[in-house]
Amino acid sequence: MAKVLTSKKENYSQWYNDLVVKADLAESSAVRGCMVIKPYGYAIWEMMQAELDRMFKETGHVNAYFPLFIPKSFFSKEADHVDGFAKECAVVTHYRLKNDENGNGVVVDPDAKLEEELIVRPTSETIIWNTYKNWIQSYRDLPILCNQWANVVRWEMRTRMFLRTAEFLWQEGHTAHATKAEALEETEKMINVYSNFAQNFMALPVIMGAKSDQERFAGALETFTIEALMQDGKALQSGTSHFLGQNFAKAFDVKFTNKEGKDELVWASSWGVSTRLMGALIMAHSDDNGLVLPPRLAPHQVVIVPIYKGQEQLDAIREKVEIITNELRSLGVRVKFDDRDNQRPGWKFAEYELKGVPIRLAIGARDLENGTIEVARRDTLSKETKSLDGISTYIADLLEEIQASIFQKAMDFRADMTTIVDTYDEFKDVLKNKGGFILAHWDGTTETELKIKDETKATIRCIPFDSTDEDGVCIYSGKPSKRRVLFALAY
RNA sequence: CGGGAUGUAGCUCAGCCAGGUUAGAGUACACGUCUGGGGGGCGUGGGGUCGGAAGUUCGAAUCUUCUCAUCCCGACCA
Repeated sequence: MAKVLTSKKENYSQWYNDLVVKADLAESSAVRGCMVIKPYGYAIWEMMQAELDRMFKETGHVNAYFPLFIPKSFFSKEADHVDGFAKECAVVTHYRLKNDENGNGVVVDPDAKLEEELIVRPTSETIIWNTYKNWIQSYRDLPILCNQWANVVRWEMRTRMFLRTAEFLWQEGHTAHATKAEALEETEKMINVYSNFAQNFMALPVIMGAKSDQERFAGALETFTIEALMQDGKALQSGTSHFLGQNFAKAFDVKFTNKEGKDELVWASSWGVSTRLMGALIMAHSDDNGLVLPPRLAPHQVVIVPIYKGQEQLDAIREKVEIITNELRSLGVRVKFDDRDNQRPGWKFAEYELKGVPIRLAIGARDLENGTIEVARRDTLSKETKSLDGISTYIADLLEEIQASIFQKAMDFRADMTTIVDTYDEFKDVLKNKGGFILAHWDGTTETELKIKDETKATIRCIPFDSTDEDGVCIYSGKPSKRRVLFALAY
């Protein structure tokens, strides 16, 4: 087969870019740092959205929508928050264009300057908490459990499709609670929702944990994260859930009257995942032939390609295929019959491989005679000829098996690529020669963390929830440490 | 914001150094035909303000200057 992708081995990021374009997921646009998400890529995102939305609603959340623009003054109300985002904000300064007097097309009308500039939201905490102020008076108004599906803009210096674009799609949950315990519980609940989603639907193993002071969200008291490992040995932060304490309540003066009639500040959480998950999906599972999709997220789980000469054969095949597709659909399988006559079978095989369709069925005259069908798995690239008897349940079961197998493969890879080290030399050696996750002792100071980052570019991805207490010494400072933390080079 | 590079057909690029017929190739596209179990063969055809502006010259894709844009490496990236 002709190679259309740069191989992973040759150049990992070129492979990634090639794959995004050739699998028809997205393409770069005329706007700096912004991509066009193409129908196939968007269909996968919609699968993610649908499942996440279901999970959010199941845990008691509702959707709402807040403005794209945020008055500039809102940002200065929370000091850490503005520090975190100031350098990457797009700002609206005018509201009108006019024709240039010198005939140079359209120019900004200088008379149409806004009195207060508007920020294109990089995240919505400020506008939402300004709104919540009006929604909350009494403990009876709490909790508020809102989510919004939206686009946000962060003016990044360097962008990569899906992983870091200037504009991206995401959901952001913003909740308000009467007590600290409740807000913390919510923060934990949502990182668990993300973890379940990543592992069960994306077949993406993730490590849940807390961010260090250094890596925490701007304005949060605690940030929980799910960290995934990509095939090049780098970590990808795939979702975060923040405990915001009373910071935004203070900044926007959001108080409620408790049962005792006393005013209290409201407690908050916020949490989000973005189209970056598409990048995670691609980099976790795919190979040199293209995308590998876990069946639960595949827009088409099964594609059927007819192989025929002439209309008569196609009609005969179509008759048989109709029975199979009806059976599959009744089993809840998303199946596509590609009977286009303007592409040849070999072309279609390569195309669906690039697009990561989990199972391909090919049926031709030969099969009609023998009562068989060819079943090809995308994840293993294996092919077998099966009898048509009971084919539908076989396929439905196989989809489950593929889902599990993709996850297991990623788990095995992560296990191989997770190293426990006890010295700084070992740490540097693993970073340089192997990559992946590194579990090491750390003295808990930002100073040490920054020095390690400075010297090696590795960062603390998280302090894992499931790590057990263990006495040791910090690999850098030699000071005592109670537990290992997760280091890696990161996207 | 520093360092480097590149803008020629929808896409990937050659041609530029040493200026000179009608600016090429692959791929994609359209039509015809033989085909059809892994991106098919053959034939025909359409498609270009050579990023933009100014200059040098009898003559500029090619040389000069300016300008715009993009990419890569850094810095930056809760």
